[in-house]
Amino acid sequence: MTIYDISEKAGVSIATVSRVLNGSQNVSDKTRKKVLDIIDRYGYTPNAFARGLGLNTMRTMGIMCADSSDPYLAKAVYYIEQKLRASGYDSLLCCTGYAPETKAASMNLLLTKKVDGIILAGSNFVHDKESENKYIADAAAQIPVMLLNADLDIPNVYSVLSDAFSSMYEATVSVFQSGIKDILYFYNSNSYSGKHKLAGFLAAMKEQTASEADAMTQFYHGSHEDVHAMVDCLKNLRDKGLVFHGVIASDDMLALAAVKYAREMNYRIPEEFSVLGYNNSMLALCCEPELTSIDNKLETLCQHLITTLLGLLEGREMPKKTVFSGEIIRRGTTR
Amino acid sequence: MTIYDISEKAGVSIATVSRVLNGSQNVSDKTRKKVLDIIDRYGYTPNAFARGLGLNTMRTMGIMCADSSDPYLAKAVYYIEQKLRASGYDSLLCCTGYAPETKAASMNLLLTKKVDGIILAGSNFVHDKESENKYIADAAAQIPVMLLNADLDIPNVYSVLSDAFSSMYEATVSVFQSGIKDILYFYNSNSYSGKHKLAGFLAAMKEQTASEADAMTQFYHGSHEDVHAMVDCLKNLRDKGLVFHGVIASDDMLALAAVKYAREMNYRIPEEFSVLGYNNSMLALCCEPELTSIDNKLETLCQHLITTLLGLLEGREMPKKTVFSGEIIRRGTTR
DNA sequence: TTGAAAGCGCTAACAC
DNA sequence: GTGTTAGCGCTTTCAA
Repeated sequence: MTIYDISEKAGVSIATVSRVLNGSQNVSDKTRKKVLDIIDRYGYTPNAFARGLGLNTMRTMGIMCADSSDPYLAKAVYYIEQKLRASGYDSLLCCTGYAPETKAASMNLLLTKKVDGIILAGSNFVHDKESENKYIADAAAQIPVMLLNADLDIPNVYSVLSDAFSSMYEATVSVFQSGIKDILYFYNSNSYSGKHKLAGFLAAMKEQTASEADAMTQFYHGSHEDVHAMVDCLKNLRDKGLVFHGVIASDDMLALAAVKYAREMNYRIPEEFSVLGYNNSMLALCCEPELTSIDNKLETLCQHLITTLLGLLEGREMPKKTVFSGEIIRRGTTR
Repeated sequence: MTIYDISEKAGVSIATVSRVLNGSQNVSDKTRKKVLDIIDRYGYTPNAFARGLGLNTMRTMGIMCADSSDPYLAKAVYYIEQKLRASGYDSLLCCTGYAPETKAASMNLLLTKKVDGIILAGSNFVHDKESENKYIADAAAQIPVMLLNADLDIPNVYSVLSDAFSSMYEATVSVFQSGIKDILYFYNSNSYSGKHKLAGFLAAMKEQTASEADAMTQFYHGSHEDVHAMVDCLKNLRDKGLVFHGVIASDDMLALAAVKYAREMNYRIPEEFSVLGYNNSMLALCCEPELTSIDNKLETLCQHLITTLLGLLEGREMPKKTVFSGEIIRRGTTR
């Protein structure tokens, strides 16, 4: 069933059918009704490929993320997909993994499919060296690129993010002033937002301790799903003689591991040992006691990201960078 | 830049360029090299829409799931996307929510986009009434439909699932024989696999107690993310006088809530109170103590699902239904 | 308000 | 081994 079949059965030209299909005003009510009846009767659906060829779009957006099974990214993908669909766009999902090499290839794949825009969910897509971000610039030369939780000064690249530095700064001050001074920063990512979180922690510690001595930090190299390995990582530190009674983590999973560690060490939480996580994910409530965590307003971020992207496609002027504040959600692991 | 531009610059016809593009053998090495050089030099990429129009495929698969932020479904989507991409297919993601009305509409959207196949991830897409499954039959009339963790006897619909009945049966027997006899079955879904799990539990209880009396079951109506509400649900039962020292849950999150409940009631786990979950998700390790849970071999299921789907598209005969056994992963919440 | 016809960029059958 | 050409099914001028 093609537009020709419909035009024939309705006794009009294909141009008229096309007009009806696209809601043009230049069709008499009578003709429109006649055509719609036929379309309905035969259950005709326009061929999306042909339409794409003519319009040069299939109303599809590309979503890239390292790993859509990571709870945080999964939520992001979910929100983004929902909001895109509500605006009549489909989502082409592309999980790239964390290896840098595959990113450019994945991006090219999306470009090949002629998506209308690309959303990079998660800050792991932005690197330090400008050369490593070239793949983003190349894509942005063709279509708008949106960054969630990252920031990059390249034409046609737009950012929506939460202020990780300030959130971490405030959280650190809060824990410190609650009386826990030997705080370990436990993290597993050097991504854009990862760096900002760390910087927020360090700035706060420097100020609070009024010392130039380095604050305690520990990078975790293992899998982001392996709680045991995270706990072991902390135990290792302890075995090496490092004493800490507070952990601020870049991620709820790491924070949960810290709670497990504290339990194994027989610290009372939060009196003797405090833990603070990031993302305010489902894990925060699953933890025992429940995790104090920084909420970075993911849904709001996603909403603005989509609004910006759609505005861009309509040719409107849109903010190059949108920043929201995070919020500390206080629960049982801090005083 | 189109195929015409390339053909002109290379001094050959568009047919030859097309042959080179599609790896045809009927091109001399010399010509091939010449064309490839030009393509490379100008960075030409074929227009996917035009190609789709000609080939009637854009090598895209539709993935439907209720909620891609649910940990289990998120994993499923991740595996499926990875395996599809490895075979050169892209994934159009469509989160439908749990409301039945939207499913048919979402499916039509995917059909409209002319995907090559549709994957229904999660058993919530299959209903009891045949009429409610009509949307699946309609889709299957056009393209193959794959069911993950569900089963439906409709032409061109293929199922890959784990044997939830047997897994639950064995798990229940195991808990019962460990000495915990007053077991509550705690669940939140009446989907295809939900029913089978429940049936497995009931069958085992009937056999073990050698009684016709109904075993204890409780359906949870709230959000699948709200641990508090789940705990409250259990407390309510307790307040009504229902005593249970074991919980078998249809889902790790519900199981985790049961652990929280037991802790609040000051039961020692697993000596006085046992809990068993389902899915062996990340939550199982996050729990304290770690959750005994049924692993339903999700990655294997997804692998076979994709293999079957791709085989189907190649016109090969493929198994209508593929069933795998689950496995009980024993951890700290059972004896 | 409607229709005829020229693309859109590719694939593939057919001819040489 | 290569070129010619007729589609694929739609959108969109341009005329009427």
